[in-house]
Amino acid sequence: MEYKIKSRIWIESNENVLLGEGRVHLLKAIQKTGSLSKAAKSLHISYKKAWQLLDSVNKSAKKPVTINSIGGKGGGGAELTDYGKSLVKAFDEINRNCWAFLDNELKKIESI
Amino acid sequence: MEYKIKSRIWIESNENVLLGEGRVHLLKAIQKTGSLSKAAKSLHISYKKAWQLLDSVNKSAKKPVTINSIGGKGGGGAELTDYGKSLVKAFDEINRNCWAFLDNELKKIESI
DNA sequence: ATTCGCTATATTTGTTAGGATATAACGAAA
DNA sequence: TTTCGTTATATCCTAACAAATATAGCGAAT
Repeated sequence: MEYKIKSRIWIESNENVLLGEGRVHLLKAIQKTGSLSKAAKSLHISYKKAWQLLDSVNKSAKKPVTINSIGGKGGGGAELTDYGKSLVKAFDEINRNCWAFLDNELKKIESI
Repeated sequence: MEYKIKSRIWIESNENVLLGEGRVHLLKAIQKTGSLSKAAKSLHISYKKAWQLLDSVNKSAKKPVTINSIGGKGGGGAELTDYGKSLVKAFDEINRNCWAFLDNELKKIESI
């Protein structure tokens, strides 16, 4: 019976959430599928929820994270900007580093 | 307009949550007031919620975190064990260290 | 002009977590 | 043996949140 340490990190921009684990999952799914509705399906969340998340991301970011197009060939779609891709990559890296850091810190409790 | 990084950490013991920020707040309030009901009032949460949290803490921990007494002088009360005090102290320290670590990591995003 | 699949919203329906409330049990002290 | 303020627990109720549903609007291609 061992203790485990878990964490959730997120990034805020003037009191609004920019990125968290759920948002990063969504961005990755958009990158993979090329559309917001397909991304929502693949994550088993409603389109409404996905749209609200993405809207919030784009409103909080300093620069656009996705380009969304309505109508046209295939009805439209959504894709990550270079900035969006960089954000996702950086978030993942920070998250992994944080896990490693905390696993090490946990020893303080196990030794009690 | 700057980005900020936030985090929540918690400690689990075989799939059950042992400690998180809310539970640590509660334990500190118990330490200060000497009773679960007074602690609940001071945190503006219901007694029910406080009791459920504390029950869960004690069920997940390897050793008792509080000693609760029913009846007797003053009706009873609750107090932290030495183990409980150590857990609270260690959790706070890990949490502070995590914040500092993440603040430093955030620079990776600000430089994008 | 019509079709298509998407983005973008509003509205309605369901579900669940928590609050409010009530009450039993307890044991020391007077 | 009565009083007291707790811990401990059950039941009901409501309000916040999420899911489901519906629908408008778009623009390229045929």
